[in-house]
Amino acid sequence: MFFSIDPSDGLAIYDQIVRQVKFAVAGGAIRPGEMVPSVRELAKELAINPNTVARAYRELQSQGVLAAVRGTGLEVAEGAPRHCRSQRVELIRARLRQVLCEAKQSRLDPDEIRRLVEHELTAVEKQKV
Amino acid sequence: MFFSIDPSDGLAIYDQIVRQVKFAVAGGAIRPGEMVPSVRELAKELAINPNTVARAYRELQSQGVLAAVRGTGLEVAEGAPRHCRSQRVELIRARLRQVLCEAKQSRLDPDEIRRLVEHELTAVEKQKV
Amino acid sequence: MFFSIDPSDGLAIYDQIVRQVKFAVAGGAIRPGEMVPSVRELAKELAINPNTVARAYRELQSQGVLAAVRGTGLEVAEGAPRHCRSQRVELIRARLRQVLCEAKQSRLDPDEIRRLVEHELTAVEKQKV
Amino acid sequence: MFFSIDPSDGLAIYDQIVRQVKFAVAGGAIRPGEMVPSVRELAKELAINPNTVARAYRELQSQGVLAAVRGTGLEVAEGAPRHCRSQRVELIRARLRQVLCEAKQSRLDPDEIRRLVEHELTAVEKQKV
DNA sequence: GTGGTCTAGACCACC
DNA sequence: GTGGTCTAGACCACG
Repeated sequence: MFFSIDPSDGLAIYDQIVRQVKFAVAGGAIRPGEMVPSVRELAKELAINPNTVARAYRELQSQGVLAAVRGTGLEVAEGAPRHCRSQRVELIRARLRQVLCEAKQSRLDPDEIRRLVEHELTAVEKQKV
Repeated sequence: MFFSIDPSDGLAIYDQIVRQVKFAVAGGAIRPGEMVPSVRELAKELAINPNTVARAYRELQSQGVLAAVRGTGLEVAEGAPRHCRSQRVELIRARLRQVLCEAKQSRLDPDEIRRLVEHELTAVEKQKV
Repeated sequence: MFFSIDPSDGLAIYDQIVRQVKFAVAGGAIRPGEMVPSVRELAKELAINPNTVARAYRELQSQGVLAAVRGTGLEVAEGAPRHCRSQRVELIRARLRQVLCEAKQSRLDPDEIRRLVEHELTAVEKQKV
Repeated sequence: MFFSIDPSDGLAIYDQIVRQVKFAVAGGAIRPGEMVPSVRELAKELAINPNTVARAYRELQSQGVLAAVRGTGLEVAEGAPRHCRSQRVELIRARLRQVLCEAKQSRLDPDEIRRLVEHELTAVEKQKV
């Protein structure tokens, strides 16, 4: 799978998983009816504890993104893509706002911020084409 | 003082204080030799526990940003502004990279990201002129 | 057959089957010597895994409600109706007590509980006449 | 506190706690602004693992029943009583319906069910006046 | 002291 | 094999 976690992100690991699953669903990388990796499988792949994955998946179930198929695993729920797409921008926006707010507090010039954004944007783009 | 904390920021409160003090020093809002608010004063103003402020100040002392003046309080250290200015961009850049990386993972179009940045930038600008 | 399962019941599926078979035997819907549906047949009808049905039947055999007829299937055992009738009220009573106990804890007025019971009773009656 | 759990209830322990807290809030036993027992305290009292209590409390937070007071504990949220009162009847009704449905399947006469309800109701009433 | 997160490993129900 | 629940115990941030 295409998930990756960064322990130094600041966000809790389970929350990183929640966000990434939502992004994957929003972007169509996983479609309704498709199964997500099993708890144990993903835990092994990310080298984290199964409970942490389970917690992320539980959260996603309670938000209606995933649905349990008894004894089989978890699949992407029917209306999830629409739901996730609408959340996607908000999830990004919230974190972006924090950073920009901080940038402003640090008295960085808006143009300097824009330059910074452009610089990082191209850096991130190249990162893995 | 011009500090403000956001409990839902994800960052620890003491860390928000550390960063804001650095930004204030970097931007010249507080100059070497000037005193920062006392632990109690700032704690009262931000409605948080004095221990949390104390911890932030301790951190800033150990980084050489603040210096204790016996019996008086804490002042901005001599070489602090230069030190903080050099950190400033990096602190922002690190968080910005995380967000942009996430935005990319969510398959948001770079142009859409730019639009988002512009939108939030103006929002933050207006926030408190 | 007249069995139906509710995945959100809280009770395990195999247990729901066990109880319903007992009720059917207690009520005379299935009589001693009659065959119950085959594991596969019932599993297909209820859209559940055959293992789950098998487990319920195993449980019923060990309690003497069903008896294996070699090469043919499972039939209702000889003394089963009497046995099941005596259990029937207790099975219901146990769960009823839980609910009423909870209702009391929630400070629902006894009369309101009675009204609730009546309401649900008529609702259940109409459900499938 | 007035919480008690029953391992043989069928419901998960954390769910029993969730329900009981809601009932306590709905009934006014705990009012907005009041603290619930700490995770460790309640865990000790109920002789269960703190994680199980924490999970229940987390669930209640995400439903807006409880709110965290940083470093202090969890308090009943502002609008919680109204919210819980409206849920209360539904929570009871759902379980009641299951039992009555089962009672009907077992071909118990409605009047016999009523007698059973009355009997258990008075039994529960006396239980602890 | 408080809750939050994570790890480790157990047992259960179901497929 | 799957997820769900629970236990046990660790570390962290905050008051």
